[in-house]
Amino acid sequence: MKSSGLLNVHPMLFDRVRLAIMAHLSFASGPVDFNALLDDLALTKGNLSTHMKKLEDQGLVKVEKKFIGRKPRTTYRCTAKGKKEVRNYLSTIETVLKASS
Amino acid sequence: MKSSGLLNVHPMLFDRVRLAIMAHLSFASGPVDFNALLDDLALTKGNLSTHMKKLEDQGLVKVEKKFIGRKPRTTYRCTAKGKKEVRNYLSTIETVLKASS
DNA sequence: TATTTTAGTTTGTTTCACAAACTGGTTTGT
DNA sequence: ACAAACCAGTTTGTGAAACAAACTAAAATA
Repeated sequence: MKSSGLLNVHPMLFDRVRLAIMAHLSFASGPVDFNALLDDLALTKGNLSTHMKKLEDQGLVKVEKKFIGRKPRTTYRCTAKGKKEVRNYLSTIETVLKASS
Repeated sequence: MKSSGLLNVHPMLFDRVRLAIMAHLSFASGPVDFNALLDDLALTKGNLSTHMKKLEDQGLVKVEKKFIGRKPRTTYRCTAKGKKEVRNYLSTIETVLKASS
């Protein structure tokens, strides 16, 4: 039994904050605000900002920036790839760990 | 919905290598050799050694060192706490992510 | 006796999560 | 009108952590 399927899981998801972000985004039907995530996950702005950039760089998330009136607003969506990776994460973890209960 | 249950998951398990190690150990009925892990997980010795020490420090794993004939042998077992944390990991992930499929 | 092999540990480098400090602009107070 | 406080996020510096290379120590082998 060489090297379990864990190695095939997307590395970005092996961080609790990013996994929580992805869970949030794939749960939501529409786009989610930067500030909503900030509040729900209780992070600092800088921390959230850098995590989002990484997720974006990997194509797991898509960013949308626009102005609402005179205020800037940043929202995020989970991409199809993002959803795929989340599903893969879950199914891999299940098969690897359920054997070992 | 404030801060998901992900924050209650043991931090040690949020590393793919350590999760793979814990899966291995909780799957095995008996103790597992250092070298068996080394081979199965395709790690360097140093890397495995430090991971095992951390798991040991957290009480997730118990180390046993003895001599087989004149050769040293190090083996590891998953502790009860270790098994508990692995179960908690899996169930938390499931509830957090299954909602969001 | 010297050399190789086995078993693991220690050390140094690099990567990464995080928060403090910053940028750019808006609203409020006086 | 001008300043102070505030909002929305980004950039930067630091401390921790993953990793592999180098090392230690002893045993087998030639």
